[in-house]
Amino acid sequence: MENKITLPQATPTDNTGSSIDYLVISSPSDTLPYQKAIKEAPLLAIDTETTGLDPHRDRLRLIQISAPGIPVLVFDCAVFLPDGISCLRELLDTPSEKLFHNAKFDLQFLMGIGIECFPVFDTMLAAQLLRPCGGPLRAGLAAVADHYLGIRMDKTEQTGPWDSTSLTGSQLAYAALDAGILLKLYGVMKPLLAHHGLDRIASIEFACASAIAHTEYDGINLDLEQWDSLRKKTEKQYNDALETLYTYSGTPTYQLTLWGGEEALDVNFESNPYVLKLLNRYGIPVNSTSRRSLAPYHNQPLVQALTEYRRHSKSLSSFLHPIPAQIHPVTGRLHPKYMQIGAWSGRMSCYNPNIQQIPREADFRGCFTAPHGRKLVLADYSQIELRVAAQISGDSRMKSACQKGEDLHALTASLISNVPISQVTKAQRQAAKAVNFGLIFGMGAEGLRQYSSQSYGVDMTLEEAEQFRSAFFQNYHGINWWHHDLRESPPLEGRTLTGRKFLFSPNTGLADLANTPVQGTAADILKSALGLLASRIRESDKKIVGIVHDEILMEVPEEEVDDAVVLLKNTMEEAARAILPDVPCEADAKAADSWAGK
DNA sequence: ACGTACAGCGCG
DNA sequence: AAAGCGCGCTGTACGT
Repeated sequence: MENKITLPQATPTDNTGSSIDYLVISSPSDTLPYQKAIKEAPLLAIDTETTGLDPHRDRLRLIQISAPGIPVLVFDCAVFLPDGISCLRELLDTPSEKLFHNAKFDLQFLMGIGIECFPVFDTMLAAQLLRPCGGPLRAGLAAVADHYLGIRMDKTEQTGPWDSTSLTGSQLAYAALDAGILLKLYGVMKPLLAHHGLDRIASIEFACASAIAHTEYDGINLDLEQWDSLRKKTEKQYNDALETLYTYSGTPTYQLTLWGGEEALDVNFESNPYVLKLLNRYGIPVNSTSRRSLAPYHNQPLVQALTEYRRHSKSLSSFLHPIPAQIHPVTGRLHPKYMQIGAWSGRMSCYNPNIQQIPREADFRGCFTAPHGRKLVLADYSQIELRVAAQISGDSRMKSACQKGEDLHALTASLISNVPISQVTKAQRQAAKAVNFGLIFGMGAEGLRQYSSQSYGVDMTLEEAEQFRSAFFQNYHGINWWHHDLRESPPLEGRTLTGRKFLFSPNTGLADLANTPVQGTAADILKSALGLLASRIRESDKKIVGIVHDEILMEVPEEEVDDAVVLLKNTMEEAARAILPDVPCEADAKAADSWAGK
């Protein structure tokens, strides 16, 4: 039996295509009249309703498939599956574009029943690319349908318990409506992306969505025993550091709380007001307790003790204590979530847990291991932001250094210290690293001095910083002009090399103007690599298990590890070549048993 | 009691 | 006047 739902309209005068037909599918035979239309359709809109948000614990309830010219097919999973799975797979195994809103979500539930969908078009990502305004993202289907179609979707009517066995007619109708609306959205958004020069970055993002969906679904293995022994070791070091601090503060007096615990009233090293008072009492005249203001006093024993305490406190409270609780009860692995367009620049962000901020020390990363019979493959781009900056600024010295495969940090060291590149010392190269990253993005001399001391352990005087700064800009003319132009006529719009768009407010500073397109282009390159990689490991047992801005972690069967190293390196370098025409960008890839690289 | 802001710090 | 940028997580401070 065929059903009809009327589309809500913000503009009642527009009646074209204002109703959507749908049909509930309970068995493969129900699909017979529509098989030809679906297999030959140039695009299919797909939406799902599930009993929850976790693809490893919750179930698919409905799968809605909409193609132009036929009713929306609403598959009732409770009766259609599992017998109908091969029918469904056949219907979706076509070259047509698969249209979703937040594809990642639906793809994960579909991969749970063994179905892959590609290529993807994602109206949520499209909306985010079209409105690069920052601020809170209103990219839900209702908001997007309202904005691009003038359709007010009534959210209150369609929400219901998707876990009950029988579904109401209203639930089915609104489920169908979502898929139908997707088709209409495509008609508006596809040309709009092209009109704004966003089609290249859109296809990068869409291909990447599938890679991210798999990465989240597959998760990453954590060696809990190793993690726990690191926790114990760190707790011991934490307590030692605490005891040392007590020799300055005196031991705390405790008060019993109402809940039976006890808390220190007078001593709390997590309290910045308290720590500030303590520092001042010991003659350290800072007005903030930050690492930056403490840096000049790093020889003071109290400052050393405090720094040591903070290091261990951070390790325990941010990583060692909370992360074991995040291991998934079904898979036994961690499943970090990725926000694909998580940062304003176009970078991804990561949470629950944020695997992108796990400390670099081998103690920590060594706990992320390959399970038995498998290996990790690690690869990262070397100096990608510097190379992107060379491409975007057009600086000829920097570009030719990249082409000749020279070490950019050593080159800068030789230029600012006026020594031959072969005689650059380790310390000079380290200082140049700070100079490169700081000055390319518009840092002043004082900023450079503090930054290089804080981030690279390189102390320089203000005069030396001034000298480095002027020597740097005298040698890299292209960077100088690039900054000069941005300062003289600050643009209101910026683009990455693939067309990703930024809107700047009129008072945006040089740092943002220069940094955003560089950081964004580096993100475009990594996302492009991820999309390519996902298509090349489809139907294999190779997995992408971690993504860290300029780095990709894979987990593969032991016997495929050599192939995987080559595949990952080549794919990443190919992605970079396609986006950076003048600047080669190498990816270092290697096999390992853990993320520590050994 | 609760939510939000902020400082501080981990990563790139 | 001077300023690198982008994130997420933690505990404390502070608002209601």
